[in-house]
Amino acid sequence: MEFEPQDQLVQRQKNLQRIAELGFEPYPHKFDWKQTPAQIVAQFGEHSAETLKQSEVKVSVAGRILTIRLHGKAGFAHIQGEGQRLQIYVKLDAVGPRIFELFQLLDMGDIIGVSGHLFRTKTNELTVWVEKLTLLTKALLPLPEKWHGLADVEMRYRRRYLDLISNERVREIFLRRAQVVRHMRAFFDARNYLEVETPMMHPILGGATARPFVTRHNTFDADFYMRIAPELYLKRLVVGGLDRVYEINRNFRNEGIDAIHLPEFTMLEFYQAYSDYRDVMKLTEELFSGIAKAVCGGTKVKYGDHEIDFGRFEALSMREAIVKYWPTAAGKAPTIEELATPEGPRAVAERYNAYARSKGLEEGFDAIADLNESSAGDLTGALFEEIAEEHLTQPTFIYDFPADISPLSKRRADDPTLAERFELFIEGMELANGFSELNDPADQERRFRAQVEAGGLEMPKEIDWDYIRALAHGMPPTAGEGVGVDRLIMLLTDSHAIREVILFPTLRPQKDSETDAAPAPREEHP
RNA sequence: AGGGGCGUAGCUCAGUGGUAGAGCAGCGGCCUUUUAAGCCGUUGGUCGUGGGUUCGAUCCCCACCGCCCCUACCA
Repeated sequence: MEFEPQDQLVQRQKNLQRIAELGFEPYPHKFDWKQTPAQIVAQFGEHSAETLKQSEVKVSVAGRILTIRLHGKAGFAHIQGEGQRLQIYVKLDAVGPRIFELFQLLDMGDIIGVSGHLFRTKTNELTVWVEKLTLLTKALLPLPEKWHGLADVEMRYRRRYLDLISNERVREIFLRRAQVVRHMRAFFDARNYLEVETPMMHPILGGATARPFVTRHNTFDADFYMRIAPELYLKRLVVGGLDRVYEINRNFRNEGIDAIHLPEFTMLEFYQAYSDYRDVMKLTEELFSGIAKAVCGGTKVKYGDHEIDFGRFEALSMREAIVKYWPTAAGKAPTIEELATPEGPRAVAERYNAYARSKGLEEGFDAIADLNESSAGDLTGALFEEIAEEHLTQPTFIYDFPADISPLSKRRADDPTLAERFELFIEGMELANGFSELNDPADQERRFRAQVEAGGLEMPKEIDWDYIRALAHGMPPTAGEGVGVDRLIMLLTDSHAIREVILFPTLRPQKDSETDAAPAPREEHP
């Protein structure tokens, strides 16, 4: 083994050898624990010194040593288990010379089991009076600095195990993440949705617009795409009579990485027959406010220097949002009527571009590109993103999306240029995207053809005929939604980067020469 | 991809154009109620890599590598 710090590793190996020489099993198989540190603190944390003395509470508890304070013929240590620290007191008189020598050979990071009884020290800290001590696992490498913990951002992600040991907040984020997902499942299960799993490897790209990862299957001698969305498979299930389905799983998109994007991220996606997008919006409010109450104790949640209220959802049409957030300095604000005319979005975009260029890029304004090659719908979407999106801090539904940027959505009956589609924005982030599902196979075929013709790395290269066939068999009026689980968890844990809420976020692979481990002879695994 | 910032001991960080420092961790002592234990002593660094300027570079310049932030891309 060659790891930094090598001198400390060697020293700890010596300690381990000495422990073995004393006749202790270096890596025992089992320790008969009765409580976790967290249980002990929860149960006896309030008991007075007197009460503990009278009741003589016996405990048997295991954990990782985080601190050691030796005092000659006695010593204190803290062990940690289930995220809770518990102090132990080891005294020569109480454990005898052999175990006391073992205790002196322990290092921070070692995993031990102790049994004894509880008492309070002079400073009134709940402490285990150790009668027996067992080494359960030797830690051959030291923990990060005990006061500051692990701060190097890259190493926190690459060695998340150390991050979890030494940064309490990290542990809490992932406990809460599990609560959120558990609550989601309970929410849909209670409403009679069926949880399903659909393929992660797709022969045809579909369900979203994004550049995919491509992988190869040897036996089929064929390429597959890592899925960018489960949508088309979930709707096939609705055709098959599974009227309410949901899936919580990973999507993969081969695109940029920043504070709110990672190549693999978790999506909740659900579909319900005999519903439209209004039903799904309502359900989304229930879901989000319910989760906030369940995991944060209320609908108002602190995020950075302000508060998000999951109990109140605004709703604006996309055109209304553009009008509302039009910069006053940009001159005459567009009207909803103007944006609704066929040439309106182009005229508005030209006006906006003139303003953006006058302000200059250094002030963060950007012009909307490709005015001539874009449809009115493209431009409306671009105007919305440029002007309104960043302002949507509190939960806000944006609805009435242009149909031509919504290839899987049903058109509005009274205006076929608009789709029955919405997105939910919070903190300027897209949290969810839902719509009444397009179930007219002829229209779906036209829209698929348009996508294939448009081309580009993020577009399917061929039409998913089986999906159209499924629609031709008849999909009931259906609505569905995708929810960015990681982003929701960011909001509920006051985290401001998506990597903070993903245990092992995608990082650039390390070359051997950059790690501190000598890659030694590689073992071939059969 | 463009702009900015950072890279110094295992960890957290100072610092200087004259080849480096603290705290923690480690090692050797003392210490039977401490808790960032304390006290005494002590090991450890090609200052990210490679060039250049200079009598001399960790410091200044250039390139490269990595990370972070912003912008762009990305529904």
